[in-house]
Amino acid sequence: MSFDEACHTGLGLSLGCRDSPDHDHTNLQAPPHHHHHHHHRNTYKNKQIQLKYDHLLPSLTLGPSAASKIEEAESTDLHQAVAVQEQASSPCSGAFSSFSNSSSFKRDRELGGEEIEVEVEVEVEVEVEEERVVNITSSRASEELYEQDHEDSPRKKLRLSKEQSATLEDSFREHTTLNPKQKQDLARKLNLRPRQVEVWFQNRRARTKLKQTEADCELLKKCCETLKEENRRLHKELQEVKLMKQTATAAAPPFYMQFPTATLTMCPSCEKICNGGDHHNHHGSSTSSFLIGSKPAHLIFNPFSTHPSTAC
DNA sequence: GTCCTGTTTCAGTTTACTTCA
DNA sequence: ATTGAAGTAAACTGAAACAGG
Repeated sequence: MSFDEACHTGLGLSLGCRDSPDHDHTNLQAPPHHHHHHHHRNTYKNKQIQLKYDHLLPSLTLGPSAASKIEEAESTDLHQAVAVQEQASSPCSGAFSSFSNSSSFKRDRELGGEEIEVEVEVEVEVEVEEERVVNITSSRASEELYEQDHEDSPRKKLRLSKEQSATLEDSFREHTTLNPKQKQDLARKLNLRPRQVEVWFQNRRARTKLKQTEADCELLKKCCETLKEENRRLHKELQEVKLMKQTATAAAPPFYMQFPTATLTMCPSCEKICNGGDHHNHHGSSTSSFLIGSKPAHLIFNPFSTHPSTAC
């Protein structure tokens, strides 16, 4: 990488800078329907409760441990397998009274509406040779009962399937943020909750940013190395020039060379050469200093001085 | 103009799960 | 086979910004 390449990359580590995300405030969602009977006035409380119950709605993808259990049970009876899945991952075992292959996913909270019955669909995913999805739909008598059943249950963590991840990645390549409509569509398509899609995009943006920051950091390191190398080269060049002047003007030195050359030093911050003994006062003296070159010397890193800018 | 509510995004953190020595 | 550390990713929290009533 050349110096120019390194330094003209348009690189900017504006970590504190917030992107200007295209806030799509045209909210296509219905106003948030509160699961709970109490209407929380506080936004955060609302959000917390929403999140709290998000993980309770079972749309779970099993990891290997549960999957193996299912595989085991699957050899005999699919329904047994589902029962195992319920035991393994769902806190609401026994809550399901019927099975269906319906792909319709209804969530009252996300979609709005004052439904009393909550249709819950559980997606069971087994990553053995081919993925198999079993959708379980159940009706519940009331939300209240639902909440009671799920109180204090630990949050379960799902693993997105390869297909789900791939679809999300594809979508992310198209646009890194989602408007509510896109979120809903994607959630419906993947049998996930919109909140899950939202979280996935948040985390994905964070990962992208982290990677970009790391890449920028590497680039900066390279740029720094290039600058150091350039600086070393310039210092060497300067020494050579000094030596040449010393020999060339030995016979008839001009006025400014009548200083003892050994005492001439260059201030790295103000690009002036001064008498070494007069180093800290040269700024006020027009006779003992002069400009050298056209390059601002403060741009030259001095490896021999930890604080070049403090030289004056 | 100010306040309130609701929504989104982000940074930072927690936690469930996986991998590997 | 087991176990614990490290890594990863999903989920959560709190704050800020913004829009609309």
